[in-house]
Amino acid sequence: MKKEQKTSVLYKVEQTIKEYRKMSQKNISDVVCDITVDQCLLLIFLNDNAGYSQKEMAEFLFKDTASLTRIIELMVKKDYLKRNMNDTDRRKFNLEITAKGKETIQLLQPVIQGNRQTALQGLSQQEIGLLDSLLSKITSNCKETK
Amino acid sequence: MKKEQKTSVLYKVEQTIKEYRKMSQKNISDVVCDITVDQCLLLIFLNDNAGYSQKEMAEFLFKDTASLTRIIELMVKKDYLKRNMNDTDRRKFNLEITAKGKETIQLLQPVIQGNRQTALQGLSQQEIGLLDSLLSKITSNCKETK
DNA sequence: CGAATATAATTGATATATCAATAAGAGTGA
DNA sequence: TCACTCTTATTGATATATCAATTATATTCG
Repeated sequence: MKKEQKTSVLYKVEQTIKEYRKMSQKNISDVVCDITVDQCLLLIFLNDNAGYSQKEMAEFLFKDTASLTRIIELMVKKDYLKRNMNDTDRRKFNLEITAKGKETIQLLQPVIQGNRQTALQGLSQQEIGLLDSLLSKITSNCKETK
Repeated sequence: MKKEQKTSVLYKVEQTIKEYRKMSQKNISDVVCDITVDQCLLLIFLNDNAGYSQKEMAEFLFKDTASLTRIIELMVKKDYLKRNMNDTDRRKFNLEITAKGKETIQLLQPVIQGNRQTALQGLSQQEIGLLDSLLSKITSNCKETK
């Protein structure tokens, strides 16, 4: 493989997130069999943050509103979430976490914590901060030219 | 949003790659209308590296063999690639880039270069090296626990 | 050689990503 | 109030991700 490609750090960003997601999914599946990484993140997001519209949630989670609609749909089917009407704006829904959803959060929260710790093992706080700022720089470079 | 989540650098890795892919797709589509980022990467990979099996290519490109099969299938349909029999191992194919594929590479190579430059603008070689090594560390942390 | 095993690629099923189009409701101004 | 515009969410179409199962071919070993 050509050196230039092999060493493009953007390849490595892609590789990193894929490995992280793979590990995460595996550890999640060991505890809760019918939930995906993305569903899990949504569940935890909802638990920590109430009152956002789907559009806002999509932004926080870096997802398209279309994707989020479908993720929610599946989670409603699997009885993790419930849609309630929003009285002040009937285009929106209030998402409610079901009892099953809440139990699941209890099971998964430590798994997520563990995944993050595992992934970042051996990196100092300073290194993590640096990584964060370099990635932010790349992100804003990409956004500018859009 | 809870501080802990907002600041997890792993979120940022995900955000970064998504923004990069979005920008890349936009710039690619401006030049060649019917090709995706992944198809483009495969095309350029094949141009630079001949003789790998699909399994090997999948590893280089961080893809599943199933995904790669489907990407190739679409590219054959769109006349970017051609499958030829491999005489020594009939399970494998030799992928050949068509004339259309070769023209397309000429058009896209500078776009890809430009995308990378744009994304990494303002980062020193040293910073890029650091980013690379931090990501490598995370990747190997994730692989270990699998 | 021939049976068992291993490997390469494909296929099926389901989830997510992305863009475009649409539907339904909210807001605004004449 | 009503027409126009904007926003939110959904839906459709297509591409990719992932896992499991399958097919076809290679390899290995008795």
